[in-house]
Amino acid sequence: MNIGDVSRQSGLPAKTIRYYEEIGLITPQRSANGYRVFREQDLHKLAFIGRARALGFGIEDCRGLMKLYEDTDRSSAEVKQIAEEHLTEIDRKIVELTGMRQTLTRLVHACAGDDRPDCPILADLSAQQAEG
Amino acid sequence: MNIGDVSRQSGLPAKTIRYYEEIGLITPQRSANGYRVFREQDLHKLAFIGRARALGFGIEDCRGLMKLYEDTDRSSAEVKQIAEEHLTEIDRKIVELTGMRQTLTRLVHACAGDDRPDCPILADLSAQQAEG
DNA sequence: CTTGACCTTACAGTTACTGGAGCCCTTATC
DNA sequence: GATAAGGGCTCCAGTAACTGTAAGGTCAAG
Repeated sequence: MNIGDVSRQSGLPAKTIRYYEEIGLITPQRSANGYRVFREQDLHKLAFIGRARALGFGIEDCRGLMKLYEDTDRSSAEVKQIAEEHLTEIDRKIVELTGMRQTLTRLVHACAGDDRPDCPILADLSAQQAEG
Repeated sequence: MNIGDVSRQSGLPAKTIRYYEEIGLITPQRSANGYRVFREQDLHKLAFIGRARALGFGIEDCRGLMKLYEDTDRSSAEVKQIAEEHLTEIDRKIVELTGMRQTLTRLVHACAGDDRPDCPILADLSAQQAEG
């Protein structure tokens, strides 16, 4: 199977698949003409990585999770720890973004959005006025 | 005022302030010994940028917002548009992260986290089983 | 005169790709 | 045999917004 087919089947861009090989996440074989040849295990790994990435895991987490997946002597505690740390990070980001959204929403609603220069958004950013 | 004082006063790392100069957001003067000399307007700009960044605006948005702030002929509509687009992006990210959190939370709860290898998290990532 | 805190520049590294240039392989068509 | 289309290949540069590090200049105190 060539990289184009794998790309269509996995939904990952060919460039990304080459990148994953470069950083050692997969090691497809090569045919005589130098083309990458992907086997079932490569497809499976790519699907695994794709799903982990979709859950927001970083590349190094993906590497760790794959290693654990392949290690039948693993403890589920190791896996859970990676997931919990990631979950904590996600929660942190949600809190951060929610705070931004709250302030921004208030400012956007306060702004007339017309052709006059008066703007509560700029006023807030320049913070010339007292706290509200 | 030297960069160290500005850093303490603005809460921005000195490195970041130098970076902001490099990309043209601020243009502090220089004293004879080559040190950067910051004036009131520089401090004000840095505070503006700091608050915009805290709301998640990208650097180019900050540049645009500062330009509008300094342009007394601006329309508030221009400012509002930048803010609304950013707000949309924030909402998109929150939705994405919330989806991740939901799935991850379910998986983490399903995982025993003990010394046995059985792990619903890995099972889900490898997707050998049917959808649940 | 040295120590320590401060400042300077320049360069590399971070994350996870993405884009582009320049070139090779294969197959079909003229 | 030439050529064009549609793959594939490598290598290099760029993205966002800094951050780290090295090597060195400046300044006040003791």
